[in-house]
Amino acid sequence: MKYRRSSEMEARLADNRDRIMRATRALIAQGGFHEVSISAVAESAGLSSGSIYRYFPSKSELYVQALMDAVDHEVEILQTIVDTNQHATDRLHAAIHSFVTRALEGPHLAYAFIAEPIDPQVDAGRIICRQRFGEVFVKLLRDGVDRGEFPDQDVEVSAACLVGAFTEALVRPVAATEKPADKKPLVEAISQFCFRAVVGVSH
Amino acid sequence: MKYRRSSEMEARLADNRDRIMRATRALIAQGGFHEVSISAVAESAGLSSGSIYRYFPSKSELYVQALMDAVDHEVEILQTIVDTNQHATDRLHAAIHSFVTRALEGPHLAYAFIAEPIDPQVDAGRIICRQRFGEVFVKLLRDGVDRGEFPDQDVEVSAACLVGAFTEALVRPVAATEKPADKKPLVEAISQFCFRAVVGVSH
Amino acid sequence: MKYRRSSEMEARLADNRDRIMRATRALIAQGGFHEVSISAVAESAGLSSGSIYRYFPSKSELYVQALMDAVDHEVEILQTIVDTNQHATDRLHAAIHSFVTRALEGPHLAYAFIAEPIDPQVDAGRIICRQRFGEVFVKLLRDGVDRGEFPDQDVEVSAACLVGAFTEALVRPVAATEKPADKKPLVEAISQFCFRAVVGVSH
Amino acid sequence: MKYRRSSEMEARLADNRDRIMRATRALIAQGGFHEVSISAVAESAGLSSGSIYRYFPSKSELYVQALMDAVDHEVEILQTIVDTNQHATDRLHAAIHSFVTRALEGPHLAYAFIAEPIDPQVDAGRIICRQRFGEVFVKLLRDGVDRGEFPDQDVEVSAACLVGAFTEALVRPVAATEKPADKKPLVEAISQFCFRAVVGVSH
DNA sequence: CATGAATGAGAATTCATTCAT
DNA sequence: TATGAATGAATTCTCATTCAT
Repeated sequence: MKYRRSSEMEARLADNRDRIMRATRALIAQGGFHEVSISAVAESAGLSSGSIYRYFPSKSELYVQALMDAVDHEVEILQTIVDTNQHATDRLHAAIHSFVTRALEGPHLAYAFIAEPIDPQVDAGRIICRQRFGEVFVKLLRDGVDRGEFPDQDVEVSAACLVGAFTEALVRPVAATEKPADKKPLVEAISQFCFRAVVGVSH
Repeated sequence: MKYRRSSEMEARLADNRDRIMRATRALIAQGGFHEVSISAVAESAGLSSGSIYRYFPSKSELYVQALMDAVDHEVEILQTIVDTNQHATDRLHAAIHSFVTRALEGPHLAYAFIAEPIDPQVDAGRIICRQRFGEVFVKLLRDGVDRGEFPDQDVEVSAACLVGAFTEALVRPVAATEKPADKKPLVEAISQFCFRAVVGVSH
Repeated sequence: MKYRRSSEMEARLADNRDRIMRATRALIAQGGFHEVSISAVAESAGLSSGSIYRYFPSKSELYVQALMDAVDHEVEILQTIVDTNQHATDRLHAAIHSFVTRALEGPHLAYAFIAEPIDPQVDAGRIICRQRFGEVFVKLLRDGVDRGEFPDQDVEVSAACLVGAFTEALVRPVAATEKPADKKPLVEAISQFCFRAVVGVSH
Repeated sequence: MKYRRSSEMEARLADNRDRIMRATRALIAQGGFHEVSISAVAESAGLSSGSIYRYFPSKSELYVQALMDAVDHEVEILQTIVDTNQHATDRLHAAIHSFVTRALEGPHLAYAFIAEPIDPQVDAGRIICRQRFGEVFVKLLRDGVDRGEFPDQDVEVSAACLVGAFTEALVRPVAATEKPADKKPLVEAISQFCFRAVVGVSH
């Protein structure tokens, strides 16, 4: 007679997986991929290293999942903005602002998805992440071009460049030892740049 | 009691250092940071691994130096373009084209300087590299704004975003398994994006 | 205070133990000792890994028991042959044929009992297994020598050598990647060899 | 200017490789494959674990090499016996005696080459080892059959069975806790068995 | 100065065994 | 009694760095 898995246990399982993910994200945010050793994750999650493997088949998979989850969340937020009924220019402005502002909060994590190839599996995950981000903007750009709000352009490349330019918002704070007290001017300047790049005129 | 180094010996030392640098750059260009093991560099440079340490105190330092050198070279090329007497718009266009085109040739190498944190020391080197690239564009942008060719903007941030957008030209080919047969359209689209971002209108 | 075990419960216990044994044998037969992980056995038996430990104190014990059971079965078959009233030569021939043919069916399983030391406990079990096989042949050989059908010989050693020679029938197919289409010639040649070794002339 | 590798250093290198091999053989002889962990080998050889990898690319390769070396040595000895001008029967007798006697000295080591599959690479090595032993006897048997000294038989299978029967000489002492004071009767009995198996009559 | 053998601290992964539920 | 999540020791292999020759 099999014992029914109590909902309590299910909760613990889900909780553990969650703790592992959170620990992974936290470590990436702290110091990048290098901080993410299985034992570091385990300790940070309050589990043994062996237990990590009950939830993730390999370190690569864990890393990819962490990226995916983070990206999913960001993409969802962008999607919400893009799916409104406003003018394309306004949506673009809002999306850029949101992305850049949020990215500045956890620069390492968002940054991780453009990093140097580490592993074929991780790489494959990264390509997918980039595509997801790209797709949101591609859709918005195409919409704007169709409505005549944006000049004609290769929307795929533009979307990629947007993401590329955004990363600067991530890379700079990551690199800079001093943290800027006020991020608003930076956000604003980046937004202006991107807006101009797409629309051809300032907002 | 110090003996005066013979110029012959100095030449050999300089030659060895050069060979190590070239080997390092070549390895980064081939396969990224992962290919750069001390022994691989040593073999490629025709020296022993122990000898590397006579010229560089650590692997990090070697890596940073290699990036610096590569960046110096690129910056020099950009500088030449920026220092001409043409219109700022033309110089901008030329600089963008040059940068993107060259980056596409050795994606790994140019890419390496924005890659994920590997090591605090390497990171510090990367900041400097980014600044150098940035400075060239800052100068050009300021010039353009002063002449009234470009709209007013935070030239520091714009320069950084340019570099960030360029990155996409590097990251995409590195990530993508299939190599695009013709890079011209990609270069052109990126150039358009960047030009618009700075100037506010298409070229 | 001990409660008397209901016969129903006893039946279930016996059933579980049996299922575990069968699963273990099946796994050994499939891929050798390497396939026998507690969790693999548990899954194959439809139980949890923890439950295995209610029936067997350790993996070694389980493995030994599985070998014992398998050997018991084979020994029983040989015993039946040996206990008939035929000439010793005929019984020898039949026993050899039976042993080799059966061994070729499940080479991994029969093979396991001569395999490399894995564990002192398993090793001890193996000694017993070998002795059991040996005893059947010892009895037959002694009988044949007594009747004057076989030449005088150290029957203990001869029995051991027989088993040793048989193992070749097991080891070869296990080692060889290509499976022989027709096993009959092999069985026949092995039988001839063994028969000659005991009887001194061909059958 | 490259420094010439001193013959002293060459000697040390060869010595190290040798020490590793000896340590490996000793460990196999002591307790089988299981005792052969890289760290155990390293410690036993008086080196660091990392150093093992300067001489052997992997544990499998090390193990295979150890087997090969041991087998080569044994095969050479057998070859010498087989290549003499005596009668096939005499050579057979001598070869059997030699093999069995020597095997009894280091039962685990010689035994290791028939062990259960551990690893495809090791397995491949084992097949080759078995073939080498087999070939020596095949040659001798064929010679004997051609001369009419031995009855007609499948020499390939007979050779394999011989080796199989020999292994018993290894397995028994390995298994038995008590070491027989006098090995001569055992050697003699095994020889008799094998001789009869091939020749059809006692020696 | 140059060499490259040696070091040894990690890192990822596996799995028998335990024990709270 | 049955479960299976959790443990954690053990193992193989890598590579920056050192140092005797």
